[in-house]
Amino acid sequence: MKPTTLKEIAKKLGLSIPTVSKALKDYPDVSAKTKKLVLNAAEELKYRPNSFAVNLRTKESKTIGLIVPEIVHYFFSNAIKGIVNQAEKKGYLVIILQSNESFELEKKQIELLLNKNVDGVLISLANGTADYSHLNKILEYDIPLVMFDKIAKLVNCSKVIIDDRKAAYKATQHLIDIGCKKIAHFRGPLLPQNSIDRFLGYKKALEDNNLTYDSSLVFTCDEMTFDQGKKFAKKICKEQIDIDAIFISSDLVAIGAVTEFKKQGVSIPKKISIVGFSNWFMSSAITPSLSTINQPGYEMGKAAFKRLYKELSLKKENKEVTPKTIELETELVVRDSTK
Amino acid sequence: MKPTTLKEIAKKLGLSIPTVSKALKDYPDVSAKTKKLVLNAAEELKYRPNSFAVNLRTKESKTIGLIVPEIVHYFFSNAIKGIVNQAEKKGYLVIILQSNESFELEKKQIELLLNKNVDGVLISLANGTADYSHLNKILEYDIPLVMFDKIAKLVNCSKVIIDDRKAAYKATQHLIDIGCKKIAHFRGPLLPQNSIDRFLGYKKALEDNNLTYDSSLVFTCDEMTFDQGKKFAKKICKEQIDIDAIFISSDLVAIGAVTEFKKQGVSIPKKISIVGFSNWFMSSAITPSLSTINQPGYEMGKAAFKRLYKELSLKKENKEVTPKTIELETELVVRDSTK
DNA sequence: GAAGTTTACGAAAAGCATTTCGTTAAATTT
DNA sequence: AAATTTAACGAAATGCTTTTCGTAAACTTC
Repeated sequence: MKPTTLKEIAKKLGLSIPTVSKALKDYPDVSAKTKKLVLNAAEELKYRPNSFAVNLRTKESKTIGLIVPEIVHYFFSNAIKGIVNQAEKKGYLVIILQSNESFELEKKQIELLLNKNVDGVLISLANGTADYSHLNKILEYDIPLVMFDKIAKLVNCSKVIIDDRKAAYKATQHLIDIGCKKIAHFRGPLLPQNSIDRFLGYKKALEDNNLTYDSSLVFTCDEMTFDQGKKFAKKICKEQIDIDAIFISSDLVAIGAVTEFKKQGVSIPKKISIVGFSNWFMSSAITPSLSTINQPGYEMGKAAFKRLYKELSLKKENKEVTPKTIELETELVVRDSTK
Repeated sequence: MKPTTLKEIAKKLGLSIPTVSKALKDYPDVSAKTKKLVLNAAEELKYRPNSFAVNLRTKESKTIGLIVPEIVHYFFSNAIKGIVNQAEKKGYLVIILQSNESFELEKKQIELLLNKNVDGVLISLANGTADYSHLNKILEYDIPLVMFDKIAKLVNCSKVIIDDRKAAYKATQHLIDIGCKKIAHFRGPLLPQNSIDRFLGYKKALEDNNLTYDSSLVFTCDEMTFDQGKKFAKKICKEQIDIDAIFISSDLVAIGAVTEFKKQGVSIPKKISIVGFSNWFMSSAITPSLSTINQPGYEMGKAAFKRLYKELSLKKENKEVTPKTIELETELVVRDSTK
């Protein structure tokens, strides 16, 4: 069962290889009669162009690389889905890699993708990534690069983001609007820009509403897990920390907190109102359902690929590419945890 | 910034292309002196072998295709992670595609992968897949194929599975062991073998324990969602269906049911004991925590790739490949929903 | 010093599709 | 009927690496 080549079709029909090739690609300088013959023979012999040879000639693989920090994650798996679906529509395949939040692995994987000659790269950075030379390397090779969600502002490429600061501000403002005065914050790790921005949005909202910012009400999760939410909720109960609301940077952490508060008999939202972040599908399922910020993972993936595709197209036409930052809207989803 | 080729290194050093190639690959018939020269020049010019040319020569792309019904899914994203991690260790990259539970899409995507000349294929079937000619086509092209979790017994390829029947039997037996007599079952859709097997395991356990099987206690979810769990739980409450336990084919559905029962004031496990399936991370988080069957997604992905790798290696050595079915163990995880 | 061996390199083919350009035969024009 | 155009095809080069095989020079051996 060896794959058929142009050579074999040519031999069978007594034609030359170029003629067969041109017939299959509907070139005008092949007669209708010959085209029909070739098409039939190709069908019969189950001809399939050898993609390696095509890649070599055309210098493109119709394949892009995708690096995410973690595959098993609601936001990222949605983003992956958006990317894969959109790519398929445009005739591109997606090679997926996971950096596992490790800078070293991220570097290595970019190396793998460069070696593979992917046409473009999509990446959401690992938390630990502070040096950007591996990213600039991609650009030096003139390979289109689009970063999404977890980006590096200093890298001169297109980006797809949400305004984390604005979203966090919105969430906090909502808590203030419903009458909360002592608002705590469960933030993410110190490094990634997202956690920083969400924290800053929270702080700004307090200040704009003349509420004093109290750093002792900011709890830093080193991981965004259910247990971290429980942990800090327990701490709040135990130490009887006086608050009436929390803005939590992740739905999963928020649901952990809600679970613990319920266990401790702290009524939500009566005693404490909570807003999460990301609109994980479970946030509408739990009781009380969780108010949150909708972070459109699927749409971000889709937009990231679309932008990459645009840049791939521009490159093919030898046109200049100007990096563009695309900001997707987030919205506040009000549910029972803030009513 | 055009990529360096062997030709350029050869020209720079006044050597021939083959010598440069052999020097880089540490062939014995190149002098140590020349090797050093070549290595330095390659470093300096940032030489990177053109993978398209390498693929063409070696007839392999070091890339495999992966098709899953749905990316945004706890079990599958874990399987994907296992596959991607393991593949990376062995120098393979993974192209991911999603069939979206559609037979037509699955067919099309296999076509895409064949056109891409992937070295091997991993697949978990869509629910609707009943015709297997597209899968046999892969085998006809002599491309190693490994199916995992949602498999077709009739296709003559290696498989990585769990014993759904046995696992379901175990879950049901556990309910019987703790004294339940009237055990309902929330099953998955009618088609995929998994739901059938889980149902059969449930039924067999009842029969082996002299409990009468009552088809009116079997509820068929057309989708495995949180809301389906709520729906049937509500139905049970409303119609006051007399049961003391449920074996539910999915943790997500089970958690939906638990949520609804709690809302309706049905005490779990006092009034109704529940066992789920898959050991989704949320099943240990909710209250009461959910007893379940651990379905090792990551390990299944890992095993599936390992088997594929084995077959790829055998093929390279022109050795015969005998399809093998690998069965991974599941275990019952007892938590508060059955105490 | 002649015969045989080792060392170190290069020519050329192979892998397959694509594209440019040239050529021949047929068709059209004047 | 001669000149020009059009139609239909093929030769050859291109893309880059890998591998086989051949060859020249240097070296060893008796």
